[in-house]
Amino acid sequence: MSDDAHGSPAALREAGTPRSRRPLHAEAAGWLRDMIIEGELLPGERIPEQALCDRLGISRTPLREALKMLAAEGLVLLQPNRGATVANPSAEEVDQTFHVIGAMEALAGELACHRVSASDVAEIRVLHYQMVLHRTRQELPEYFKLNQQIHERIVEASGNTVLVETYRRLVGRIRRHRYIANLTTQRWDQAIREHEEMLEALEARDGARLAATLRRHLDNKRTAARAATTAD
Amino acid sequence: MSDDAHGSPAALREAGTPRSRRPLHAEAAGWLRDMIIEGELLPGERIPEQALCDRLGISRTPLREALKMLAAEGLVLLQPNRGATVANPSAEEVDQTFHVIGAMEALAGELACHRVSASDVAEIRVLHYQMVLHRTRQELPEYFKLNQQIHERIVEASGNTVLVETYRRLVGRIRRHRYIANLTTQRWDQAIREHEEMLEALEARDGARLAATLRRHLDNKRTAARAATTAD
DNA sequence: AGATCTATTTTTGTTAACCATATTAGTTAG
DNA sequence: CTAACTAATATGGTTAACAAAAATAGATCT
Repeated sequence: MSDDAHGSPAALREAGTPRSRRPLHAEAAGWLRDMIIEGELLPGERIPEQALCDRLGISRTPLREALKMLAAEGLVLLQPNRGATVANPSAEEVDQTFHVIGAMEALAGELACHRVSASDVAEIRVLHYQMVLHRTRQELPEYFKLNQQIHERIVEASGNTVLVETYRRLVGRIRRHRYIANLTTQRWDQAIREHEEMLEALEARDGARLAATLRRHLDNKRTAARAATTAD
Repeated sequence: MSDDAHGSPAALREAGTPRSRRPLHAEAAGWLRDMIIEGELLPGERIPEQALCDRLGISRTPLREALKMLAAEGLVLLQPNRGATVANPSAEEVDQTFHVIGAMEALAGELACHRVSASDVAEIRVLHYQMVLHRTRQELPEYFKLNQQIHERIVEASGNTVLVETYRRLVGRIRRHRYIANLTTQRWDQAIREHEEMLEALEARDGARLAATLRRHLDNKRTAARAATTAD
């Protein structure tokens, strides 16, 4: 997710393009992932094969392979003889996902404290300051992006690739819900405070404290997300 | 994994079979999963498409779709233009997987203590006694199966389906390594003691203790697995 | 009108044939 | 023996076709 060499964004594909060395199904999976995350395909929406094939300029085979991959990732729901729909997790499922993510970030925090370099910490600190700046300017999208990056950096700092992979998979499923979790001002400020505590713990290499803080942070985020969604 | 309506086991597929209502690619994925777990396909081994198609009696399309799913699950490695191979995780990766599984079982333990019923606990206790029996009889395969079931039951008792799903995915990747983790007598006895402590904590509904015990248990299993594999 | 049954159309699941390209094996030349 | 070249093979991808299931529209009945 860090290197966004996403290739041609669907519509821009031309005939003469020297088909990239990456297989089409992988590329298609990437396009679909983006379309789902960007909200171009909404949760619960049906994904008609032929229409998507025309749109992406590919045939059914690689598209169906891509759908199978996304289904295994949990981003797409595949029902026999009824095609694919964008996954639409219930409030309960979102809640459960937050719990698991919390446990994974906690583990990541502990591991990170053992092996994170000073420069890594410094970089995360910079991201934090940028994030705070966007908060004072009330720039939610930019804030959200940096928020996400900070969490991802910490998980990456764990040095556990399996953890990183599993984390990304789950985060991708509830991106939308994480976004709307910080909509109220109180929650927003609280999130900032929690992030500051996370940074402190990381700089002190206090694994236990960082893990506890992350867990609490995620728990609050979960509650906020639940409140925001059930309120609608 | 609990309901094993696996259908026809590969070789037994006949022409006149009234094709099951489940799509072929799902079925094929199940067959391949079994073949990998049972050791019929060994780690690192290549998976030639055509040969497998003949063997399973299906065409390339559904098989390739199945391979994409297994790749997304991490059981199969897909290299562009070089086909599929059974995933062959490095010692490092196995280690990392154990860590993540440990964190997930710990979370499961905490959640389970809040909501597990007396009858669930009783059932797990029964499994435990059966397992001990197999240990005294030195029946490793049966012991292993029950061991696994106990862990899975605890995770299921968490009531968190996302956790269960993620757990199963990861466990599937290192089944083999978990098996060889209890090969020495000392480790075997230690594992039994740890299981007894787990049961005690669960019966007392002591979430923190159960989580800690599970984490320690998994950590020991990880170390044992590492020792067993590097010794070869 | 509203509900039910039926026929038509659409979509999905699957097979088969085909081609381009990348990989692997085999062979020959140096 | 190694290196370069060639042949055989396997993969990635497209298209056509078809059965079966589902969605839709249409007709019928109450």
